[in-house]
Amino acid sequence: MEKTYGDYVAFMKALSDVTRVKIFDMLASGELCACKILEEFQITQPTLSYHMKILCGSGLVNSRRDGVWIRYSINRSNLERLADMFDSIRKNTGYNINCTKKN
Amino acid sequence: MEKTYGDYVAFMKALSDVTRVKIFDMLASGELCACKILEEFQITQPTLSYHMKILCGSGLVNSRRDGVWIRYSINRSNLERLADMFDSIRKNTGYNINCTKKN
DNA sequence: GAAAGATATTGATACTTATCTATATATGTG
DNA sequence: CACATATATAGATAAGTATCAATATCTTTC
Repeated sequence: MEKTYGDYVAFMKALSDVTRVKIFDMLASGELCACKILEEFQITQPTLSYHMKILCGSGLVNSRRDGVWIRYSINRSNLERLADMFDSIRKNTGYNINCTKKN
Repeated sequence: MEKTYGDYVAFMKALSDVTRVKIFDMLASGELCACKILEEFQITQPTLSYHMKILCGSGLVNSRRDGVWIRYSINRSNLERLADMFDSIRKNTGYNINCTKKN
């Protein structure tokens, strides 16, 4: 049975851009609306909208409409999955399968 | 003082590709030479070389020459940094700074 | 030092991404 | 319902990425 990496790649892709990592880090402090996030960057509103779509599409960020505003927050369960993945790699002892001269 | 996200973005970028995530996961089990890694993929040798360069360049993977072979392994300290970052976000309680009708 | 094997580099190319301007859609208020 | 504000979508574009074939470099062995 082949491992599935798709979700993790989506998580990483979502965070493989400075703007999006910063947004994710901002959301770590709690829910924020798009307008508040936009204030912190030198990008246009459509560009922010594009980034938020990628963050939400990855599953790492949630969004909900609240009147005129869209409020974004971190998706805790997917953050857990991602953090757990790194923790499990971190905990691996590591044995070696290397080439030998007989290869 | 502005936070620096550069390293984290490099880590994420390195892992934002299925091939590279798989390689990273393989390395979690221990050091491997390029030829062993190549066996697991349907890509050419130059393409693997390209991916290894990105993984090493990010700081997540180490390489050392051993005779004819290059042996790759996970850079534990940078993995720690990455894992710690997610753990600290995970541990954040999260308070909200949102738009109000007065905005 | 020539041959063989492992890995890296180069150059080309199709695909993807981040960004913008312009415009559309959605929501609340008078 | 018209207007103002918040967010999204469309279309264009410049820059970046993954891949390959061909070739170069490095290391060991004979």
